[in-house]
Parts: sequence; C-alpha cells; structure tokens
Amino acid sequence: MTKPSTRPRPRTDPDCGGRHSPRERVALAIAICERRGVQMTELRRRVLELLWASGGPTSAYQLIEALKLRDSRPVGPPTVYRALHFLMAQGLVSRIESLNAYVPCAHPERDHDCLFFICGGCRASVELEDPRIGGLLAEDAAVLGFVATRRTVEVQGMCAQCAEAAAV
Amino acid sequence: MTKPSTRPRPRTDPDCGGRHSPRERVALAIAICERRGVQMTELRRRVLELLWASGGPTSAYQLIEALKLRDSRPVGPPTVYRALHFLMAQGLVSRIESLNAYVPCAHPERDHDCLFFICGGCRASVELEDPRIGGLLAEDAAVLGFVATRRTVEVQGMCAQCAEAAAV
DNA sequence: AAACAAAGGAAATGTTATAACGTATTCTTT
DNA sequence: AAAGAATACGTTATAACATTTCCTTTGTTT
Repeated sequence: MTKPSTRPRPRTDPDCGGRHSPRERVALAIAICERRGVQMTELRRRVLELLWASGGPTSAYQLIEALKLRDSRPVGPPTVYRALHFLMAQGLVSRIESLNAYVPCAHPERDHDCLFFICGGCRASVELEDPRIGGLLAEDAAVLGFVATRRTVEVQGMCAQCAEAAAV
Repeated sequence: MTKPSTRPRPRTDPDCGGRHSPRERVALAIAICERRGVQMTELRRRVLELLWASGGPTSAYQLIEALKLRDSRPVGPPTVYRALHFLMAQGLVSRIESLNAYVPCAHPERDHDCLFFICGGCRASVELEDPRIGGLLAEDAAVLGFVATRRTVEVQGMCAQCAEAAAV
C-alpha cells in the first residue's frame, strides 16, 4: 500500500519498461481467462483491480477491508482467498511468502518466473524476470531428481531510495 | 516431521555428503555461540535439538507441543519464537517461508545461502548450496541499487521418491 | 423440469506470530 | 559481596493469516 511514485521502477522488461496501466492489465487478464475458458467473475476481477490499484504487496485482509468499503456488504475471508487462489492458478497474481501478501503479475501472458525484491523501508516490491535463475534451479532440481512445480525467490533488503534516505 | 530415512539425501557438500549427526551439529552450534560471546541457553539448545531430531520442517507450535511433552510445564509462543529468532540470527536455523516452518542449518560454520527443495508429498526439505544463484541475485540487486539483507529461495515440488511413488 | 457443477456467502475454527508487561538470571562494575 | 545494567524468559492477551464446513445461488446440461 505504497504510493506508486515512491516505488523503484527499474526497466524490468525491454518492452514495457516496468510500467503498466492497471486498466489495461485487467483487460488483458479478462482476455486470457476468456481464451482459456475459465470464468473471470466480478469478484475475481474486483480483487485483481484492487491489487493493481494498491501499488504494493497487499494482504488478504486488506483486500477484505477494501471490498467492504466499496460494497458496504461484508466479504468473508474464504471468499477473498478463493478469488486469490483462482488468480494465482491463472498466473495473474503472485503470493509473496515472506510478507503473506499478494501482488498482481505484470506479465501473465508470459510463463514467467517471478523474482521479488522487497524493500523493508517502504514495503514496496519490485518484480523482476531473470531466466538464468530459473535455469540454475532447474539444473539443481535435476541433480536431485526433484520435480519442481513452483518457485519462490524473494530478496529482502532496501531499495535505492530508502537506503539513501536512511544514510542521511 | 518425517522419518529421516525417507528423506532425499543428495550430496550437497563435498565434505559431508549431506549427512549430519544431530548431536555433533548441536555441539558445533554451542561452540559457535561460545566463540561469538552469545548465550546458548538451555531453552535455545533444546529448541535446536528438537529441530535436529524432527527430521523435517517444523512449525513453532509443533515445537511448543514437543517442549510441553518433555517439560510438563507449558511454554508460551513468545518464548519459542524468541529462541527461533536467536537461532536464526546466529545462522543456526532457517525459516522456510512457504511452509511457515523452521529447519536447522547444516553448515552454520559457513556463511551460506540456503536454497530449499520442498517436497509436497513427504513434506521433507532438502537444503542445497549453490553460490551461483546468490551471485545472480546480487547482480540483479546491483542493477536496481537494491541493498539485499536476506534471500529466500524455495522450490516446491516432489522429491524423486515421492514422484516415483505417485507414478505407480 | 431435474440433475449437475461452479461460485460464492456465512459462521466457526484453526494456525501463525507479536505486543505488552513483569520477573528472573547473568554479567559487570565498584 | 552489593548495586546496577543487560539479557533472557514467563504470562496473558491479541493480532494477523488461512481453512473447514455447510448452505445458497446461479448457470448449464440432459
């Protein structure tokens, strides 16, 4: 829940420069679901919109609060968790394990290996793609005979702006 | 909480072959604490022993139960969490974020980057060291101007044995 | 219409972690 | 040894995160 303007914005992607329009990303998600024959219901879409609007890692209970504000009718935890599970299964949302929080995926159209840099100062996260890491992990998994289904790669620390601010 | 005999045991280390005697590892931990001038108290040692005895990722509340069994006197959550925080700060224990569980570190004497393979079948985890991954993460962090303090690299999936069992 | 499957609402509960406070122990200094 | 500081631990309560269970609604298939 950080202001977008204060988040680090590296060029994570040659095409987009790391910047995305929430509205356009949601439209893309809807198109993807349609193509796959799965239902992007209103609830699921609203949760995804809230994640895009939030500007940072967002907890399930923050989403519950946000939905309550807009609807007046309260929404229970299972409802939100079901929506999050669906969105994660479709690759539209990632869970950041070390924060118990959720972020929208910038590039659901690609089969991506998310890599998160999480700032302890401003609580923002940056999603990066580095296929070399997936390659190494696949290599190590092969040595073990391990069949990988999901990867969690998270780096905790401080973003450039917060580190600079702390050094003053 | 898995039988050690069923856990995959790759040669994660040229010296030890991935096998460790809990008793000897605890003795090493005690020696490390002494050298550093920090206190390996009875509680902290007992928590570390339980983690080594468990044979797999263990939750804080499982530790609370185990301590209760041995002591009859109940131990509260903050007590166990404090011990875990201390052990993690000393590099003697790692937290597996995707399981909310804790494992003892095989090689506290080295400044290691833990990399976990977590089997969804038997709930076991294998700790590996792959310095190349740390190198790539450091490289990516440098591009962002990000100051990294901690890394979480976890691969979920199935170990060779469970995958074989599932294929039958 | 009947049967079925998918999605969501609601209440309760389970699980993980910390806050806030006090007490005990240990280490250092005198 | 006594005083004082620092560290560790005990206790209660509560915060934060997630799931189970059961039921209702909705849309589709036959």
